[in-house]
Amino acid sequence: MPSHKKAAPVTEPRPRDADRSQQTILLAAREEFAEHGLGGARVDRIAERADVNKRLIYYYFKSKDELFLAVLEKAYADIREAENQLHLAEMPPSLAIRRLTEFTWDYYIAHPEFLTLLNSENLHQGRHLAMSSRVRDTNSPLIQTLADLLERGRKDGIFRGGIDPIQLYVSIAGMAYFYLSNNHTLSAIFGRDLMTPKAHQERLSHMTEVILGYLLRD
Amino acid sequence: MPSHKKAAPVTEPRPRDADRSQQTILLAAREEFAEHGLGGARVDRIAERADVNKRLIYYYFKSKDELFLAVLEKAYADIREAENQLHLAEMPPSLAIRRLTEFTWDYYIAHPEFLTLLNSENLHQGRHLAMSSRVRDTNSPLIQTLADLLERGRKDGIFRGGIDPIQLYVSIAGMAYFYLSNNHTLSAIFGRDLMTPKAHQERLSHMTEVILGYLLRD
Amino acid sequence: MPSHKKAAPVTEPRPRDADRSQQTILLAAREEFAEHGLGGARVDRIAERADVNKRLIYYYFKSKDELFLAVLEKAYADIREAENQLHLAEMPPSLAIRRLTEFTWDYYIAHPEFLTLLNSENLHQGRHLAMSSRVRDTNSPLIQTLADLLERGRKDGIFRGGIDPIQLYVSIAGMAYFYLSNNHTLSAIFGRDLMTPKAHQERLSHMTEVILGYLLRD
Amino acid sequence: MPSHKKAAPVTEPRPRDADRSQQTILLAAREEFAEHGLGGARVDRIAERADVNKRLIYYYFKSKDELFLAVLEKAYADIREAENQLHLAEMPPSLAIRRLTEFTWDYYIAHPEFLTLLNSENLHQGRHLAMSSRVRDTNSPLIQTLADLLERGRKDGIFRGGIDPIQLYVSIAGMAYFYLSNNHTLSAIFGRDLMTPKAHQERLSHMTEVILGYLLRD
DNA sequence: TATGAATGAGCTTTCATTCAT
DNA sequence: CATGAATGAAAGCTCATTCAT
Repeated sequence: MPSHKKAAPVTEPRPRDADRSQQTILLAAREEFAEHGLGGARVDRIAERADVNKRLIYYYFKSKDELFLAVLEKAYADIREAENQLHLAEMPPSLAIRRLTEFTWDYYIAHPEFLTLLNSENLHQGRHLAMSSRVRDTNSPLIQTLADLLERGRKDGIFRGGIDPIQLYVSIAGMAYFYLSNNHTLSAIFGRDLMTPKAHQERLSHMTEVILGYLLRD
Repeated sequence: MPSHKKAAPVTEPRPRDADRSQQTILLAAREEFAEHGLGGARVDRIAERADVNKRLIYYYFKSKDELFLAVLEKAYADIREAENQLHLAEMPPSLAIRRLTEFTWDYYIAHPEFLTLLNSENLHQGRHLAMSSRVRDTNSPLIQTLADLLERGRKDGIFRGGIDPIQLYVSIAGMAYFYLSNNHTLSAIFGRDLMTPKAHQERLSHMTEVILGYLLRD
Repeated sequence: MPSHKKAAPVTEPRPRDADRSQQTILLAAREEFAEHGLGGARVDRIAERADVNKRLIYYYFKSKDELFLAVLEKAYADIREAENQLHLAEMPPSLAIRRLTEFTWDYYIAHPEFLTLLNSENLHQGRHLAMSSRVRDTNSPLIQTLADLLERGRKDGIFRGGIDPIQLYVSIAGMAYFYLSNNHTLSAIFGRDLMTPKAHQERLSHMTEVILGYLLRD
Repeated sequence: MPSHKKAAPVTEPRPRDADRSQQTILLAAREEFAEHGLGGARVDRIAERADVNKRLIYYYFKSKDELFLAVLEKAYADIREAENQLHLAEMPPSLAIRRLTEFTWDYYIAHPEFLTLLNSENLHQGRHLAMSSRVRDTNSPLIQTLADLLERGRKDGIFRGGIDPIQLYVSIAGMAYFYLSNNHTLSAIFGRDLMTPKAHQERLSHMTEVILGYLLRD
C-alpha cells in the first residue's frame, strides 16, 4: 500500500540510515578534499555534495580534520585491498613486478584523488596519519609481499640481490606519482600534453623498462 | 608585476629600497607558501615575515595569486640556474647522468620549499604557470642538454637507445620527489624514519643504481 | 513540568525509574548551570552528566528554561528547608541571629552552586522566578521568623528597635554572598587569597561582629 | 569651505579615527556585556551598537575575551577614579566612611553594568582579570586610604580597633551589591519592589546605620 | 519510557582586499 | 614609497530543539 499517510512533503525526507549517511559523507568529502586540498575544501560544499545537513557532518565526524583522516584511512584501505586482489604472491616474480607496476599506474590514473589526498596530508606534515593506528597495519602486508618476491627472484637467479623492498616500491610509485600528480607543471614547463592516452601508454612502457631493466640480471 | 628596470651593472649595487622590498617580500612569500601551500598561506603572515606593510604587497604584486606566480617563476629560475652550473654538456655522458641525479636529490633536500610550491601549483591545476610565458623558456634548455647526453652516450655504445629525455628526467626527479615530498605519509605507513642522513644516502644510492642500471648497456 | 503524582508514602520507597530519571537530570542540570550559568550551560552536557538521552530531558522538562526554573525552585526549597531545621524561633534572639549568620555563611560555602544560580537568574532579570508561584510561598516564613526575633529582642531590651527584617536579612546574606560569589575578582584586585580556611573563619567573625555590633544596644 | 569634493555617498564614511573607534566599541561592548553577560553577548550586536564593521572589533581587540577584559579594566579604572575624586583622606574619619558608603551605593545605582560585568567575570572564575596586571595597581590605593582612615579614627578614639580594611570594604560593597545585583530574585521571593526611590533611600539609611553602628565606639 | 538521527539558525572568527592619507 | 583603518563575504563550528521509531 503506497504511503498516503502524509500530505506529501516537498522533498522526501532522507531515510534515517546512519551507516548510509556516513558513507555518503565520506564519498562527498573525498571528492571535495581531492579537488581542493584540505585547506581549500569547504564543509558547506561537502554537505551539498552529500545532500545532508552540514550539522550532520559534525555529528558523525567531529571536525573537518577528523573527517579528513577518515577519508585518508579509507583511501589507503581501498588501494591496499585492490592490491591484494592481484595475488602477486602466486605469480612468477618477474611477472609480479610488472603486474604491480601496471597496477600502480592504472590505479593512480583511475583514482587521481588518491594522489591529491596524499599531497595534502604531506603538506600538513602527516599530522593526521600520525594519529592513526590503523594505517600502518593496513600497509605492512604489501611490503612483506614485495620482499618475498624479491627473494624468490633472487633465488631463481633472475633478480639482482640486495634490494630493499621499500626502496623499490617508492621508486615504482614515485615514477608514476610524479608524472601524474605534477602533470600540470610538467606540461607547462615542457610544453607537452602528458595526459593523452598515447602519452600514458608511453609512460607505462618507460616505467616498466626502467624497473625491469634495473631488476633483471642480464 | 613589479618593475625589472635594472640597467644590469657589472657589480651588483646595493639594491634601491624598492627592489629590496620586493625581494624581501618574495622570500617571505616563498617561505609562507612553502609551509602552508597556496590556500593555507596568509597575506598577513607574509607581511609580518617580510616586515613590511601588507598594503605594500598589493602595491608590488597585485594579488595573492600573482605573488604566488612570481614565487613560482623564481623557484624555477633558481633550480635551472643551479643546473646550468653543473656544465653537464662538458662531461662524459655516464658521469653527467650520475651528476644530474645527485644534483636533483641534493637540491630537493636543500630546497624543500620547491617541492611544496609545485604541489600547490598542481593542486590548482597549474593555472598560474599557464599564464606565464617565462617558465617554458627557462626549462627547455635542460631537456635539450639531456637529449644531447643520451645521444652521445648511445653513439659511444654505452647507453641504450630510444630513450625519451623527458621520460628519463621525470623518472629521476620522480624517484627523488616522491620520497621527499611524501616522506610523512611514507613514514607513517611503513613505520620507518626516511629523513635520517643514513636513509638519505641509501636512497640516493638506490636511485643511481636504478637509473644507471637501466641506462647502461651490459 | 514533570509529574508530582506521588501518594506521599511514610517511608520513601525506591523511586520508580521515571522519578529517578527526573531527579538525576535535575542534579546534573544544577551542576551544569552552576558551573556555566544559564547561557553557558549545554543541554548536551547535562544529558551526559545525567547519563540519559538528551531527548529525555525535553520529555520531562519542556525546554532549557523550564529546566532552569525547576533547578532554581529546588535550590530555594533546599535552603529554606535547611533553615527550618535551625528552629530559630525557639532560641534566645541574640543567639538566633548569630546562628542564622553562621548558617548562611556555611550554607553558601557548602552550596556554591546556589550563588551562581541566583546570579544567572538575576542576569536574566528574574524572568524565570517571575513565572513561579511556588517560590514566594517557600520564602515568606523566613522573614516572619526574623521579624518575630527582632521584636522579641526589642521587647527584651537587647536589640535596637525599628529594624526591617528584610533589610537585615539582605545585609547578612549580602556580606556573605558578595565575599564568596565575587571571590575571584576580589582576589584579583586585592591580591589576597580569600578562600583559605583561615580567611573563611576571619570573614565569619567579621560578619558576626558587624551584625551584632549593630544590633545589640550597648 | 564645505566639502563638495565628492558625489555625496549614501552613508557618510566614518572618519578614520582609530582612538574614537576603539572607544565607541568599548562603550558598546560594555552595554552588551552588561545586558547579556559574557556568554550571552553577541559580537554582532556590539558591532551594531557601535555602528562599526564587526571585523573592526577583531582588528582592535583580538577576540571577544580580550574585548571583555578591556571592558573590565576600564570599569575598574572608572570606579576607582571616581572614588579618588572623593578626597576621603582629607575628611574626618567618620564622615569619610559615611561618604564612601553613599558613594558606593550611588555608583552602583548609576552604573548597574558594573555589577553585571563583575558577575560575569566571577562566573568565569576570574580568568580574564587573572591575566591583567593593570587591575591590581588600580585598586590597591583604595585599601590604603581606608586603612589610614581606620587608623586615624582609632587614634581619635571614635572607631573600634582591629578592623581589617578589606573586610570592611567588602561589607560595605556587599550590602549594596547584593541588594542591587540580586534585586530580581529578592523581589520575587519577598514580593516587594526594591527599586523604588523610597526603597533605595531606606536601603542606604540601613546600610549606613549598620556600618557606623558597628564602627563607632559608644 | 526511551533513543539515535537530523536540522535551521546563528555563533565567533578569518581572509583577501580596498580606502584615505 | 609607504601605511593604518576599514570591510563584505564566508569559513568552521555550535546549539537548542525536533523527527521517527
